[in-house]
Amino acid sequence: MANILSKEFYESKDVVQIAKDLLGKKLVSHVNGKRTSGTITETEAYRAPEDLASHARGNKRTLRNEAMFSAAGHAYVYICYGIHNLFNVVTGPQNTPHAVLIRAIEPLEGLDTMMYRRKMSWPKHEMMNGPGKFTVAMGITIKFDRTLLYDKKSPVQIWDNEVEVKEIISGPRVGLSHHTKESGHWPWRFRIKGNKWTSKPDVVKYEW
DNA sequence: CACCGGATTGGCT
DNA sequence: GCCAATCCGGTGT
Repeated sequence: MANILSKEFYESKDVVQIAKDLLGKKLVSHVNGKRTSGTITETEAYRAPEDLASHARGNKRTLRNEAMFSAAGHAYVYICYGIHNLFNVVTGPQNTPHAVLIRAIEPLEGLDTMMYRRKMSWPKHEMMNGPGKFTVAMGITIKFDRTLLYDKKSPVQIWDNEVEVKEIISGPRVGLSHHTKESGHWPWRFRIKGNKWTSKPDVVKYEW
């Protein structure tokens, strides 16, 4: 019998460890009467204030990133490039802006709904392999910014999942090429080794 | 109030 | 590989 991840899951460890622990967990959404779910296959940790790649670098606090300063177990959803809704899990104590970006999932339930939302006729890799793609498939938008993830009444939840994660690959986070500072190269992107449902294939140069 | 730019994607060369 | 799409918060005048 699977359980919803508890408040303690999100607040009891460091964000980098939680980014690894989230691999293999089940992300569930209930949107417009449709249930969809998938196994989390790829994450990235963002650890402000010292992490210059985070929106909350230097503890910069704005309307957009307010959720990151809220208590652990909330969602931080923001719009990237005006088009894409990117979904994060807030961790750490209140006012400590740590978050995990979910970058990809492997579909489990609601395949028809996810294919419809992604305008696809059959399930394929491209349906889910990116942070702005699986959010479309699961109906996750900025509307769900600041929602609680460990409440069974929430539209977005994360659950235990009978998936054994054997090996994790880490590497540099994606899309931070403009960051020349050290934090831009921290190996805080994590993937389930061998899983095809990730945003990029396993490439040697990404090995840490 | 104008301008800038991004934790991306998909279509076209 | 290149690059436009498309929005809105952040910043400075």
